[in-house]
This record gives sequence, C-alpha cells and structure tokens, in this order.
Amino acid sequence: MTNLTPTAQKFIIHWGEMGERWGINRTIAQIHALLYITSKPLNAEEICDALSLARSTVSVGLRELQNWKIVKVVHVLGDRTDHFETLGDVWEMFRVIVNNRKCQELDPTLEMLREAVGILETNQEDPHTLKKLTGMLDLFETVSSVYEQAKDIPTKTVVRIAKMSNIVSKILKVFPD
Amino acid sequence: MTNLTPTAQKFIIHWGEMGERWGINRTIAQIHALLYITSKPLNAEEICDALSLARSTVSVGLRELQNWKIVKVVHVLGDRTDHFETLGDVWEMFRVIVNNRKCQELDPTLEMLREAVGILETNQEDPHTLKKLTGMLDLFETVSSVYEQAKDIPTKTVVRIAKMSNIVSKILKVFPD
DNA sequence: CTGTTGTTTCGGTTTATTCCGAATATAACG
DNA sequence: CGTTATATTCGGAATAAACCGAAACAACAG
Repeated sequence: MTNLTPTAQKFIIHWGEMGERWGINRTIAQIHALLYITSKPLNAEEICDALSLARSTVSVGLRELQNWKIVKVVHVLGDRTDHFETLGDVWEMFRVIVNNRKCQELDPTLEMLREAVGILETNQEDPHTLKKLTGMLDLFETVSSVYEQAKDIPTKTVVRIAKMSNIVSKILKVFPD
Repeated sequence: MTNLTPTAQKFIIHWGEMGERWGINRTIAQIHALLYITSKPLNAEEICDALSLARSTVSVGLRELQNWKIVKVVHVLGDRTDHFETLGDVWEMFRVIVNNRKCQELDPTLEMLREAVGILETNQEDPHTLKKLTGMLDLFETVSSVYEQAKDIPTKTVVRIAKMSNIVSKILKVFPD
C-alpha cells in the first residue's frame, strides 16, 4: 500500500468500510477499490503486496469479484500471470452491482411470497395472513417489474435521463393525477 | 412460535434470512416480520415467547426497529406494558427502509469522495486518481440527486406511477434522444 | 417509602466470519 | 517426465457479531 498516494489509500480503506455496510467482505471491496484506482491490470501477487493480504485471500476475493462480473481477467503480453481489471465505466459497474443485489435480496423473497400466497389461497384457512402476505407480494412484484423494465435500457440512456435537471418533477408532470 | 400458522412461521424465518442479506440482524428482522404478520400490537414478552428470544434481545431489537422508524410504540387500554406495531402500509415501510439504506450506504461515501476530490483538485499532484475519483463522485452525486428529488413525492403518487403498465418505456418516449 | 412490574445495560459465552499459510492441484516449458 | 511457476483448496487460528441472563435502573401504585 506504500506506493499509493495518501488519497488513493484513503479511498481503498473507505471503500472497504462501505463494502461492509453493503454486505460485502471488506478485503474483497478493497481489492476492487485497488483495481479501480490503479486502472492498469494487476496480477494477484501485486494485489497481495499492495494490500498486505495472503495469496489465498486474494485468490478467493478475485473469484468472487469475477462471479459478480465486475472484475475480468486480462492477459498481459510477455507475462504468464493472470492480470485483473475492473469494469472501466462506473455506471456499468453500478448497474451490475444493483442487478446482483436484486437477485440476492429481492428474488428469493419474491419467490417465497408467491409460494406462500399460493398455498394460502388454496387453503382458505388463514385469511388474515393471506391478506398481509398479499400486500407484501404486491410491493415486491411492483418493484421487480419496474426494475425488469429498466434493466435492459442502455446505460447511456439511463445516465442521460438521470442527469437531466429536475428529472423527477418532469416525470410527475407527464403523469398527472 | 407455536400459535402461528405454518405459513406465518415460514414467512418469519424467511424474512430473517432476507434481513441478513440486507445487512440486518436476523432476529431483528424476525421481530419485524412477527409484528407485521400479527398486525395487532404485541408487547415484548409476547415477542419473546413467539420467537424464543431473551427479553434483552427483544428489547435491543425493538429499539433498533424504532430507530429505523418502522416500528412504533402503542399503548393498549388497561395494560401497562408497551406494545409495538409496524407501519401498516408496506409502501411507506419500503420507503423508510430505502431511505435508511441511502443514509447508511450512500451518504458516507459521497462525503468521502467530495472531500478526496477537493483535496486532489487543490493539490494538482495526482491527476490520475483525481480522474478516477471524479468519475465515481459523479455517479454518486447523480444517484443521490435523483433520490433526493423522489423522496418527498407522496407515496400514493409513487405507487400509482410505478404500477402503470410499461411505465419505463412510457418515460423513455417522453425523453427521446 | 416500599414492593411490584417492566425495561435496559453489560459481561461473558456461543456462534459465525474472515483470513492465513501449508498442502494440493494445474499448467508451462525444457 | 521433471522442474518451475502459478493458482486453488482447506483446516484451523484470530476476530467479530449475536445472544443470553443477571443485575441495575425506572416508573408507578399503594
């Protein structure tokens, strides 16, 4: 970590802490931050040195990041080792992360609620629970539906619209009561 | 947990697991699920019995839920004990939770990035890191701005729009390239 | 003031996670 | 093949988080 500027170091440390709040392992988030801030592909050994981590920890961390599809293997000419880099575009990265969280946090509950409501509807035994779970299911279905519609819009378009001034009030005007 | 229907039990257990993925303590999420599914105010003792938890655990959990403003104290006539209930409207609850996560997960990073970019801009010593952090800051600023615009819209309005069919493509049509 | 009921704090145990490093696997090359 | 370089797996130690229960605290009625 010594050949990094102080601000870069601070960023890596903070990104690790933020990762924890996001339910991501601190060291894995730090590896990601390092790759992001360095912008040239690093091999595992270099990551170990930079962050003082065991080789195995880095190996596991990199695989996790690859599973999330925010880190990719790159091969550098004249070097046998695997090198790694993050998605260059932060917006692309953001969308991938949001998608992962949606899959991990929304989908399983959605499935569970559908199943539960299905059972209760055929049972007819517990109208109260049915009512409560239906309300919750409706929420999850709606959020999920909006997300599904939005996720295939090109990033460029999403960013353009998000960056318009007062975008929300503009949308509100289009859909009056 | 025995005087709960099997589906209600399953819901509570699943909600606990989901809570973990959301970075929320499992038992606290279970307490919340219990209050949601029961819909009549419960006192701490009843929660202990239902979930087989220590009185202190429930106490801490309830306080946490009250801090997040998704559980409120209610007083029942002729009973000295505090009773607790969740926000009845799931949408209201959803928005409160999203807001909490925004405060915990976005704001600290936003602040850190602003500070870091400020330092690097005056320094002029590390243009590369400046560029990377500026890109990240731009993302966080944009997301935060859209959220700030949206958060004060009445829940009723948000739900009405979210539930429109093909809402996303409708919005896209309003803002062509 | 005192007993009763209800709530919170706190230390310690239990449980889960993270991380290391040795051992093992895989691949490259002579 | 055997040797070297690289990557991964896995058991267990270090660390962190959750949870309990005893004790302290607070509110209140009589």
